[in-house]
Amino acid sequence: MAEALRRAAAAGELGGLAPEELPPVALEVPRERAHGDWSTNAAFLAGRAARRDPRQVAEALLRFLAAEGCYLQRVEVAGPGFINFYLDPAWLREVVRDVERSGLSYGRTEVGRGQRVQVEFVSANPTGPLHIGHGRGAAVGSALASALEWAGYEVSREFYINDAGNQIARFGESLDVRFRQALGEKVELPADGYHGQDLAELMRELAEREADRYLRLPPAERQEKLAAYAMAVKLEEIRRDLAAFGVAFDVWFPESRLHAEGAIQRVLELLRERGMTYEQDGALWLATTRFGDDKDRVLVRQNGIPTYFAADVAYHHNKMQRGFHQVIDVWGADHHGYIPRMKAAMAALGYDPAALDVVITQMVNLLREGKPVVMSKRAGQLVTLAEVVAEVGRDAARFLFLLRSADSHLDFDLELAKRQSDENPVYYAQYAHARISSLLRQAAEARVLERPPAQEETLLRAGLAADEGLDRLTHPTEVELCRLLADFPEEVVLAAQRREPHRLTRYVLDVAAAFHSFYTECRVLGSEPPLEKARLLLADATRVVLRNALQILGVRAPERM
RNA sequence: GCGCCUGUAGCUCAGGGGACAGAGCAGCGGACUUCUAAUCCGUCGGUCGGGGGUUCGAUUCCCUCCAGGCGCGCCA
Repeated sequence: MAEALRRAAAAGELGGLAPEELPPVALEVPRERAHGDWSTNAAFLAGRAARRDPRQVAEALLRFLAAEGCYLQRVEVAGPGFINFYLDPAWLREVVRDVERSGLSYGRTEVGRGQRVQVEFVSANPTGPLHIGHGRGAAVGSALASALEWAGYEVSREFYINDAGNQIARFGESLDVRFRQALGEKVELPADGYHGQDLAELMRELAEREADRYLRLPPAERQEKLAAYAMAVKLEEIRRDLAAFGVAFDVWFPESRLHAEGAIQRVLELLRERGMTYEQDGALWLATTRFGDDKDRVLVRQNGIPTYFAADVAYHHNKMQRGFHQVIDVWGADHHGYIPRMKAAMAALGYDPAALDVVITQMVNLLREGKPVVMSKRAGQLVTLAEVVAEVGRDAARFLFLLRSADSHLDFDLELAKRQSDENPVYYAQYAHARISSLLRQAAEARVLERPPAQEETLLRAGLAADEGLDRLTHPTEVELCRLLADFPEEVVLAAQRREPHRLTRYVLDVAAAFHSFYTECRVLGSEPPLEKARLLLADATRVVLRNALQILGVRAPERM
């Protein structure tokens, strides 16, 4: 295309436009399939530079466009001057062969090769159960991490455990109150204490078992011990709930390690050496305003105790020291105000702030039959992730979390999530996979196939079918399905690089829809043998793509429903 | 007051400098003696929150206003 532009310019068709004035050629996939497989607005740009009518320019360009044959069926000028390219369906059918050959690895690319990326997500305080908002972060973080892996990045998934600092001291105080209450003392929780009933229950149990051992301790030590005990229990619950949600981490990083290893003091020293800190009102400040923050931030309080922020700076320094090229933090919307100071801290440490990418997941509104479910953190009444997963199932929960862009506030309706009906997109996608699996079983029963392929096989790789006769796939629904299957690797890369895992959820729904259409329009079993085999291969390739895409999303691909 | 996110069909949301703005659900009308009807096909439905600006072209970019959410601690 660029060549055509140059030739047209040389021939004087562009009003004497110099080569360096030629616009860059950008091909894009039009929104409307009828507008071709690829489209370019080069004629608009060239027309503007040369002050010619874009439509005429486009037609001139067409004359200079070498019909280099390569899988292009036709090229035409449309509308006010778009040039649309139509691919030869033969090219699209090749994708079936691709998928069948690659199988489990179809969709994997190496665009991220050599890049180490860390994704930190959930990082809930180990002081209570995960709630629904953590669930969204868990789904988004884990799907993003998987997409990055598929795109060839070397990925590490990390959970940061806030097991130190002021809040843990307060946690210990609340636990102590609960402990003593369990022993019959008349003491009250502080208003800003930890009101969760789970903690009261935990302390009741502990009091029954080991009242004496803890009571002998001085209060400060007892609070510390209680906090450590409760955190260990809560963290194990968190780990278990996440596992049940299909989320696993490579690294669980405790904040206390930073304190124990003196990492905070070291990073403060480093910042001081770099001239980024100053003292005022008896506190140590980091000059984050130099890097675009609203105000400078305190690192060490008047009382000599470092802030949470100081620990976080040390933590991010630690991440970068581990050699990650890119660090991605997935945070809830209530932490968005924290981004500028964290980026500023990166800059103050001498790192490129762009090495830190923060993905914000917006609030989740929990609904039941369209009505908000009342949640009060104060009263310790909140719907936990475990409860949601138990009620609606892991697949439905993950799918619904990943259906919307992370930027968008999410309404999560419990009734809708577990309803097995048209209103619930989860089953639509899974059903397509189950339907194909069933089709393959039927094919085996009808002796068209020797046996159905195992989930991790493909027909071609297992030698159950040859890749001949693909040119028989000519029905519009067949061609459309091929087109979608061909998009998969790029969709994965886009989901990874734009940090938008929800793209893949949409993609899965598109593929499922295209398959259902194809299945309705095109009879597979019982058509003439070459066509029958070709359609089985197409169905099988679809199965593989659905399976791979769902795997990235952490949603199961059932063989029966 | 300042900052971030959002405002698109009755509902829930995609999309995004271009060609008539898309999907699901809901509504209406069709399709099962044959591979799963948890499906498919058709149809109804929108001045893309309001107003300015930039552009050949804005729903998309900029400004401003309005509305909702979330933040703005020497809490974490």
